[in-house]
Amino acid sequence: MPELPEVEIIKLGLQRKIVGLKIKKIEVITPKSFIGKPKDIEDKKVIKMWRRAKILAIELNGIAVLFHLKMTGQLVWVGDEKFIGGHPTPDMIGELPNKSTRVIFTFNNGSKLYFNDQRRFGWVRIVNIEQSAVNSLFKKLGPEPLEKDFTREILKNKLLKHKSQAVKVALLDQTVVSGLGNIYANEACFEAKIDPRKKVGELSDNEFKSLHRGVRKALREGIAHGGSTRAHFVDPEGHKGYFLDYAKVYGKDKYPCKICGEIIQKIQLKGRGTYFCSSCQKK
DNA sequence: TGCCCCCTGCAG
DNA sequence: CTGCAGGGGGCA
Repeated sequence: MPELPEVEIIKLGLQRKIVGLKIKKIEVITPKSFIGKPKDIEDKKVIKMWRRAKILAIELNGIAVLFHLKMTGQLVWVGDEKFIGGHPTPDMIGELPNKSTRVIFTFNNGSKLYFNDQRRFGWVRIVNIEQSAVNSLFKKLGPEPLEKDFTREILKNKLLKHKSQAVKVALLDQTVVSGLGNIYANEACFEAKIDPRKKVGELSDNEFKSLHRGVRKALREGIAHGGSTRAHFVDPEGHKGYFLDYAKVYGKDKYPCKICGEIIQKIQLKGRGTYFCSSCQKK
């Protein structure tokens, strides 16, 4: 579920809470969700947190705990206050652990971090920083869209390897750009005023340019709004993320376009819900 | 490059 | 009951 902006928000919130703490205990409730040896991170201090694409890392001394939340992953930290980040489900604000709880970390100050994942697509993985484990996980990923090295040219070149694909489908390919998911791919196409079905090979230079701008705008707005959710995305101070209230097309089918009033359409592209304004977005 | 699959739960 | 859900790996 979480895409780049949500993972970024989780990182920013969680790091204020756990950097400097020591991991005292790891309880693996669902073995399938945990790759590596829990013992390898016991008694280690959290040095920093970082994010690459949709993967979140808690870095310890020479070793890191990586998280991929996939569709329904959540991270809930309970300490002097409660931090909830990830997929909104009704039980996420209830008692913990719950039936979606897969892994529990306990820190030296008694606070706990719960990795919950209803559908069990997500994972927690221990990797040695120095080793190729990290590289092999990351080497296929495309550029970080909010970094300086993500240029128009890079995006264009990467996209052009998928000429026959619909733009929106190509944007979801993590080797093209990393971190975009279904919400922001839809929003990016809207920002760029390009029909999501348009084939990459038919894009003009101007359209590549506006797509580049659109991708970054959609992601930045997502972060600015504290991530997206339908229900309870909560930052460390307990504020909700309201991005979907601001989303211009995602989940807005049957509603009027905020720009022109045309009814937003929903179709399927490669099996994923695809939303667009047939008036604002050009074929 | 496209399809199926991994899972669970909710809305229609 | 069927279809759908913010992801992506493995397979032909």
